[in-house]
Amino acid sequence: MKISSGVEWAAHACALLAALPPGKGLRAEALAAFHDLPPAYLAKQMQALSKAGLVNTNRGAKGGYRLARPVETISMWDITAAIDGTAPAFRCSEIRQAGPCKSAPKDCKKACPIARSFHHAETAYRDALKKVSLTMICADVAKDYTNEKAMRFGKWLTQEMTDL
Amino acid sequence: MKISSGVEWAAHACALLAALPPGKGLRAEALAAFHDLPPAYLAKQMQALSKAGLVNTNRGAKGGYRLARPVETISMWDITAAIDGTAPAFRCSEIRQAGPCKSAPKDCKKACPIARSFHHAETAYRDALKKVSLTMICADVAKDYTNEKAMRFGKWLTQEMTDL
DNA sequence: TTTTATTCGGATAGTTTATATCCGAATAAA
DNA sequence: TTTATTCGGATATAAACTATCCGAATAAAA
Repeated sequence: MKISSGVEWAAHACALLAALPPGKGLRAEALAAFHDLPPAYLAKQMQALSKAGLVNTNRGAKGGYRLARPVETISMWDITAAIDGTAPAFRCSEIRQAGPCKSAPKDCKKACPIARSFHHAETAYRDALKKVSLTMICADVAKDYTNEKAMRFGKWLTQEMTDL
Repeated sequence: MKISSGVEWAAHACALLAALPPGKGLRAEALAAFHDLPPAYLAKQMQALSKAGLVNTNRGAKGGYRLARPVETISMWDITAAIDGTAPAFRCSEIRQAGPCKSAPKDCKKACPIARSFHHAETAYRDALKKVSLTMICADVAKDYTNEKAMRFGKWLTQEMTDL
């Protein structure tokens, strides 16, 4: 089981967008350059975020991305769902309906106990992610920033951000 | 993110072994036949379970598998860990250490907030699986068995099980 | 001792998913 | 009209998962 690195990158990109002043945006290329990521691939993730309604975009000259909703309403689960989708990680293949002692389809309306266990665990996983908003992420990041680093970050941001 | 079907099959195989009377076992081929699974591939999963100490095996004629520990001490997490491993699904690639505002390695001893969120969610996931034992799975399966089906199952079992 | 039946472990091949890039079309500002 | 940008699809590459096969080890039975 592995979470795609696209999710990780999208989360970092959103955290970066969360630091923007209102009315400002960042180009896909700037977003990628900030963490030295492959521009074309991050662009794909940004498109997924856009499709999911987490970010807004402007095309053309002076275009770019910005968060579509207030920072506190965007959770880690929102980002995960936008990139990886919402399909459960555990897919029951109903093997109880095969073999010499198979169950009839009509007796399989309820998920089997094994599938239920995993679905229950996944719900716990998702609920934990839903409780973490971008606001908390940003607060935690800022807490570890030195003064010098905050300065460098601010300088980069004002240099790269565009009016939207 | 996807859980390999090997985990699902191993869980079903363990549930089947849990139904055996003490001192009895099932051959890999019988285990596969019960759910109509590819024998060679399930055999691989059984080897993993054996390596993890969840099942004991006997080679040679009249060989087979049996649970290595009391049913109530084997959890869904034990099985998942045996097949899929214990590596976290979220692997932080430390992109905060790259790019124009990168952090120095000495400032990255603590995991970044994004990685921490996912690790926390994964812990919730694992804890949920640890709480589900094979005993519970078997009880739930038995609850949905009709009398006729229990008979057929018993017949198959006595026919296939071997002395260990 | 030989035969037979079984698991074990490694090698390997096919399939699917994830990672990554590229390019033309659409869009909007200059 | 030019320029800069995102969008969407096509495509290529890499990794993980699914699946099979075979020889070696093992142990019971003949």
